Amino acid sequence: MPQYIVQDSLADKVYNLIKAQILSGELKGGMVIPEEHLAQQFGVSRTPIREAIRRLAEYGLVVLKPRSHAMVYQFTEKQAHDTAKVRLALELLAIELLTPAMVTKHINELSRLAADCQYNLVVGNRAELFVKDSLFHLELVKCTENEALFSMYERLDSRIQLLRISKNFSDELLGNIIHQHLLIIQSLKNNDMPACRELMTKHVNHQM
Amino acid sequence: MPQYIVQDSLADKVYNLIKAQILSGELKGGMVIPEEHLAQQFGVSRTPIREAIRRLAEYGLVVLKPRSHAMVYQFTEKQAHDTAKVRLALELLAIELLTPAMVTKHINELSRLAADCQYNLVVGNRAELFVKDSLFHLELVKCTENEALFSMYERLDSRIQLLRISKNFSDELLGNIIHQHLLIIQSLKNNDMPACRELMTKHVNHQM
DNA sequence: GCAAATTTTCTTGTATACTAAATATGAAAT
DNA sequence: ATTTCATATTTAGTATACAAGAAAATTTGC
Repeated sequence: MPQYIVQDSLADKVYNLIKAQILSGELKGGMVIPEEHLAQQFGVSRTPIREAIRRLAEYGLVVLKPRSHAMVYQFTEKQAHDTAKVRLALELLAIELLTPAMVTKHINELSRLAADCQYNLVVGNRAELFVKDSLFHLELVKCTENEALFSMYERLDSRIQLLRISKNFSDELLGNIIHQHLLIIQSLKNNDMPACRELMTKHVNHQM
Repeated sequence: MPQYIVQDSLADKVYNLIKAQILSGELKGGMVIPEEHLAQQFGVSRTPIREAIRRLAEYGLVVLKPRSHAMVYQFTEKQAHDTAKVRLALELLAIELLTPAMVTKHINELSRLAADCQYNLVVGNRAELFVKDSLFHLELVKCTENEALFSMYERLDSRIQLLRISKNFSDELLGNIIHQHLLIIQSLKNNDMPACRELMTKHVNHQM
């Protein structure tokens, strides 16, 4: 039974391109993005653009005003705070669901991602650092093999990424945050779940 | 400043119609739904149908197979269980975030919805009972005024609704579940949050 | 000069037509 | 009869055209 490799549709590609532009700050919060404009920029028709924008809206990166226009999402302080609350709840659920076997299976990947974060901190590549940071947390959630949780977290993750770039963390704070990944990994290795919960709580709250 | 009343687009209407068909069981899990078929059924073109199906997929009620077809989502036992875990985590977060003032503000609406559930149980209208049950929990989450949490929970709610109709609860169990709403309300009135947490945990776990 | 109303322009919402991929059908070979 | 290959058919993906609503520009009245 051959495993067909389905190539991305234009809508998929465009979705990723626009998302990248938003998360890189090229498209800033509050900016209006007309479909035709994007269509010309990417050399495609409005149809795949519309689909991509709709999807971005579902992921909370874009806000739609019916019959009017699409706008890049802009956090208020409260919404940022609220998002962090949900994030913490989901990550704590993940920790609760983790078994030692799950940890063993994914610990190498987690360590690799944590190391990538530190590397990118050292070389000063924040964009890449944030990507790896997201991947670290996504991996942690993925460990639980709870699809419903993962897809929920994936959703939040888009917004968390948006949040990170708008926060302008100091190097020092960022160093602290990234270091906490190592502590979290250590607590997982020790199967010390109370410590892990506490570390994660600190970790998320530091970013609020 | 006038508050414009924007009427639903065809895509919105179709989205609601298809969603209703899925949640009523008219469209059963595993069924393939070709766009053209729905377009003819609703007397519109494929464009708004496509948008609606995409959205249903984002809400987890439909699964898309790229370049092939859309299918009504079908729970496995594990996925149902996993979903309940996430649900509980979000509802417990809601309870944690609730302040007495928030409770006071919404307690009447909560009571009304709980009563509606009981009424529909007595008259044997399960479809309506499930609608009110969902609304009860959505209202509870809405109390927290945490938009991020609410939109996450709203997402899960679609699937919880799908789950409920596939579960075929006994009248007795259902009576129990619905009665627990009253206990939850009472614990909120008493501002007894530990009790509320415990009741909610039982409430959700009874439905797994 | 300013405010309200009207017109114009721009943008989204929807239908339709076309393309290309996936599935179903049927014929040929074993 | 069964498998394999070629063909046909169906269906999703995309482009384009047009309709309708919202925003912007202009005109009109004071």
